[in-house]
Amino acid sequence: MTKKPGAREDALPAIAEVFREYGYEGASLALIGARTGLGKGSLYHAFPGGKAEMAEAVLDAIGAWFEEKVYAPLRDDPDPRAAIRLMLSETDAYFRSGRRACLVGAFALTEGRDGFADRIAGYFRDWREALAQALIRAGRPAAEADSLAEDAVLTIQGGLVLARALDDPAVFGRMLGRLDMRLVS
Amino acid sequence: MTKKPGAREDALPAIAEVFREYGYEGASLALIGARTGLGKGSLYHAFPGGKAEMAEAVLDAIGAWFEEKVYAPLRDDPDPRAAIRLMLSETDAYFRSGRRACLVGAFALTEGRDGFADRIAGYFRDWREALAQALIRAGRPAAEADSLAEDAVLTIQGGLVLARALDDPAVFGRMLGRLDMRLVS
DNA sequence: GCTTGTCTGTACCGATCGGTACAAACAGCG
DNA sequence: CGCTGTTTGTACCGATCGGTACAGACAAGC
Repeated sequence: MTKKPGAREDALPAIAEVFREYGYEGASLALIGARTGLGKGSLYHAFPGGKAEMAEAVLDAIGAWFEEKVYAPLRDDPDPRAAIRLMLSETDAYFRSGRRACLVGAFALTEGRDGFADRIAGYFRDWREALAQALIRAGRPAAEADSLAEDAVLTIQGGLVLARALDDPAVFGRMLGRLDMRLVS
Repeated sequence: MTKKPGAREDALPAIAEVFREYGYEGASLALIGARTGLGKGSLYHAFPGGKAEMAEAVLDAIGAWFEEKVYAPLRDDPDPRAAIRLMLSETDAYFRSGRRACLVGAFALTEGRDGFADRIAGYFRDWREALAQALIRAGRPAAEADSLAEDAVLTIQGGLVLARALDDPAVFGRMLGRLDMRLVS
């Protein structure tokens, strides 16, 4: 009885990248196998549920990363303005200054079915609410904070779409600059 | 020698809807056939280039629609503020107040290859530039107009993503309201 | 050494993919 | 009516899809 090491966790980043680039439908098992270096045997051993389970695991990992690195500071950091600045810089780093697509956004646009919808909605809802909380703690009125938070989350998504559509990562950087002015003036 | 009627044009809206909902990869010919009511024979007669030609035709049709209904007024309407308001209302109607996804945005996130990239980039570039021109004509400084226009285009895309992700069309309406304030204060 | 259970490569499955071939059905024109 | 060319349904193609079966390779415990 050998233990199962983090083979699953090791493969996740590569799998995520394939989903990111090709979307759920476009990410074939052949592609995933090639990028992870894993054969079908290993893949289905680590993810018995197949492609759907891989997507769920990837979405969970992304959600956990943002929860830890972004949402938690927004909620708990004693300096809310610093937490918002951290959010902007972590976002810039995570999306490689606009060169990387947002998997959650891509899934949101195409998929309708599956249990993915809940995770996707949760990801954005958590972000919006954590940011609104930080804005309130920074002294903004509640209504303004809600509006500002929703605008920020949606603006980041739009920045990713436009940067990729125009094939111009600078769009993403300019958008973050404007967000910084709006959020922590 | 019977003439070829607008069979191609007739089928385009239905095809566009399939691409919108399922993405390029997810839109199978079986699905397209079912939604258009056309068999493979008719489909390949109207679009000899197959799925790729269908996608190109759909993108061209969308581009032409926005050019006529939105970009041209932004550039030419003697009242630029009215043209911007028209843009917002046409956008709201076109995307069914957030219930409809943006095909161009969806393609932008997944595809990298193909000749689609040019059309996709052109669609957003034209929008951004036409809006910037209207803002300048409305009295904004050039730099501010460019920044505002890019922000507006990207915000609309983000609004579509978030509205769909949260399954809450109201997000789209709130976003348009904020845009109205920013653009035509 | 052998056993036991975890891994993994390979062959294979039915279904479906996008695309082609082609023969009927059809409309206009004489 | 034939004739001509367009439009369509249907059968079919090889390739690939996601997924399964399973026999070996492997590591740990005895």
